Amino acid sequence: MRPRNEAKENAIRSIALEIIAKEGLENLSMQKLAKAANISPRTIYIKYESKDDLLIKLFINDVLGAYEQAVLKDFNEDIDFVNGVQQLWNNAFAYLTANRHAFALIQYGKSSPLLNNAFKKENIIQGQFFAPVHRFLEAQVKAGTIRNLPQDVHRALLFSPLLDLVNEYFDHAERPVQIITQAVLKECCEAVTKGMMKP
Amino acid sequence: MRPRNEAKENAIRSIALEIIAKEGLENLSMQKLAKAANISPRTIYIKYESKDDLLIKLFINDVLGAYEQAVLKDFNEDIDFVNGVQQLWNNAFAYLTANRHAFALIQYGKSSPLLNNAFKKENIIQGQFFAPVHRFLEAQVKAGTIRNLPQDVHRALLFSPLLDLVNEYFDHAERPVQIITQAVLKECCEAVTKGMMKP
DNA sequence: ATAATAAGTAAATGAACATTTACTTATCTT
DNA sequence: AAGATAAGTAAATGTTCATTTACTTATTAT
Repeated sequence: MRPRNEAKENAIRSIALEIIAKEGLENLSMQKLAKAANISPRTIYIKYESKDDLLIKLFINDVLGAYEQAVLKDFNEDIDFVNGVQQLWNNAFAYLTANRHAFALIQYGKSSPLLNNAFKKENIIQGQFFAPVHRFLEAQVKAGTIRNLPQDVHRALLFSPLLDLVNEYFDHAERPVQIITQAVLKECCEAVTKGMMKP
Repeated sequence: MRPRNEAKENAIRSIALEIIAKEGLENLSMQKLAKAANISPRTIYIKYESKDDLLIKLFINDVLGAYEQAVLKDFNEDIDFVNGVQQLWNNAFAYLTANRHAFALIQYGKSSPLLNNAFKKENIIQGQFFAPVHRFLEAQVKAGTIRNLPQDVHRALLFSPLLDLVNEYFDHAERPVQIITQAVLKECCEAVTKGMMKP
């Protein structure tokens, strides 16, 4: 039996992300992808059932999976609130700015019904993404450190300003992210943290 | 001369938004739109130069324009920070939940290069969207009420949690937004406000 | 060495795409 | 009432789409 060429599989994924980031999800086609990856369209179908299957696996396994891992790196749920949030922010910022093509697909996950529904399904079946973060926040609520609000609200307060900032400076034309200084990032994180804490 | 049928123009716009919200931007086609609006594809081209032209005008003029107007309704720049933010939040929340199809396109404005670039161009040429909000924030910085951070950072801190919350409960399957209670919304707004204020 | 077999290719399939052509219709001006 | 004309339609254009068919190739187990 002829073995799989893993390099080709990786090329499919990374080039798909690149096309999505540069031209948009609406301009990704199987033939364009195959041509850019220097393979036959049929090869993609050996590895993925359909275009939707490719997009969903790319989103859930490659992008969200890697993002989650990066965010949770060295994160200890038992740390205090302020330092815990700071670590999560630093981890997320480092990953997102170093993986801008992946970030583009994360953004599409909020707009595209296909990806959004896939995420919700995965979140229910496989257990929540970012479970340690949710446990961390729950413990902070119990300890009376932060406001008593639903999980989703905490998640929105905690991460959405960071994603929005990164998006602001990611202009689809591949300009480098350089405008967010460490000082600004830190103060921004401080603002988010302070707001979430009990008055 | 035969006059324009404005009802048809409105149908094009509202049905385009509906398709984008329900099936995604990547699944909107001119033929599908024409069929759903009960018109000939050619009619769309009387009113819009191309598909891109339609999408950009829909995004900039219809959706963002109306959103801006709604957010700024009865907003007085000279109000105090806490009450000003609360009014902006209430206005934005009311508009977004009442216009979910428009909201879907707003979300795509953060992912799609076509829309994102159109927004940036418009922001430069026509003057900033939400200028009164920017002046309001600038005045608050000068008065020492809030932290001294770049405009974009303020904007991210102020609005992105709200958009994220609305998105969370807008599931592309047309379920009603009912989980965000007024109490939660108010406390969330309070958190955002408090975080932005000078320590 | 060679048979077995999955990985891979080139080219084709029919459907759907954005846009246009050739024509008809409704309304305004006269 | 009739002519001018832009709005509108039905059907076609050539292109690109997702996916498949028919075939070739590289590798492993024998």
